Amino acid sequence: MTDFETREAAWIALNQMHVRVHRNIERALQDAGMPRLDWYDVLWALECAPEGLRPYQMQEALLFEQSGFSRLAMRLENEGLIIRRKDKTDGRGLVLHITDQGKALRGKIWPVYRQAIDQEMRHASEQKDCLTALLNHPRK
Amino acid sequence: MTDFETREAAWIALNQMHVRVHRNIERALQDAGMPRLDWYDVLWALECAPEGLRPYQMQEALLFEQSGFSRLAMRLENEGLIIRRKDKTDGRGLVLHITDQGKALRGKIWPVYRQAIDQEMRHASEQKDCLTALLNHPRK
DNA sequence: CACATATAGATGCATTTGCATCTATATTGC
DNA sequence: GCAATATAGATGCAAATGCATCTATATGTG
Repeated sequence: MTDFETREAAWIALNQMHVRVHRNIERALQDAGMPRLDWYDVLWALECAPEGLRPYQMQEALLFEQSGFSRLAMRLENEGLIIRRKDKTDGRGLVLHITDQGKALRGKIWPVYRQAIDQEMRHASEQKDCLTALLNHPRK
Repeated sequence: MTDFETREAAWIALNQMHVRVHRNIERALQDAGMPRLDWYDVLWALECAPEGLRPYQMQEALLFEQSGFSRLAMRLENEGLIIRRKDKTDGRGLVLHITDQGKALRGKIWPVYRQAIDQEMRHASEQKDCLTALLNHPRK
């Protein structure tokens, strides 16, 4: 197997694994009446940062697109889960903070999410062969 | 590290790797004036199946949602890249075939796609630690 | 200070998604 | 053969995405 073939196989495996796991986790959350995964990521990041976070920081950390995140933050604020304050030291920007309601929701999501991760990743690891090949492959 | 923590770390790594690689590959294709990745997958699957394929088969193989694939197939037909024929043995269904134009386009996409896979997966393998942990973890 | 450029975030628009539902044909059990 | 159920695929609708663009503030240079 050439280096390229190894990488290609890993790319295919990466996609399949991701689609399957992601879809199943999203469905588990939804079946439990919970919001989507990206909501969780934002809430958790903010709960870990009591001083708040700037949108552009979260975009980088969580790999969101700028416009997508802008609207996501708006939705979360509309639901009362976060607050967007003007940044005092940078008039262009905002600082996001989680609300008590946001914390409460995150706490409710976690057990469901945790259980789904555990279950789906266990299945996923059963199809690991292609990725293993990549990961064990010596890199030039 | 507990089993769960290992799986959680792998889930996070899986997501990050997937978003980064997927986004970069899509951009490489787009910058080269090529269509989106899902088009390629369909064209390639059909090129490998001269007798054609039923939509429901492709949905399973490529992990598409039913409605999403239905519309994707329509777009591809509108572009002249595939043909949807009625299945003679099953009045409910279709058989999809690739056209010469479809084959030509797939052939044009491949070098760009190949190059992008090679480059992005090489980078990706540099951040493999969390996934490695999962994959090397003995499974109960 | 004034002007050019860079950065943070919002928004309009076209496209795509996901879900639920709909139609048509197949299959199963009586 | 006929009713009940299952399966293939299409479609309406609300929501989400990506892209380009817009506004406002910051920063850097003369």
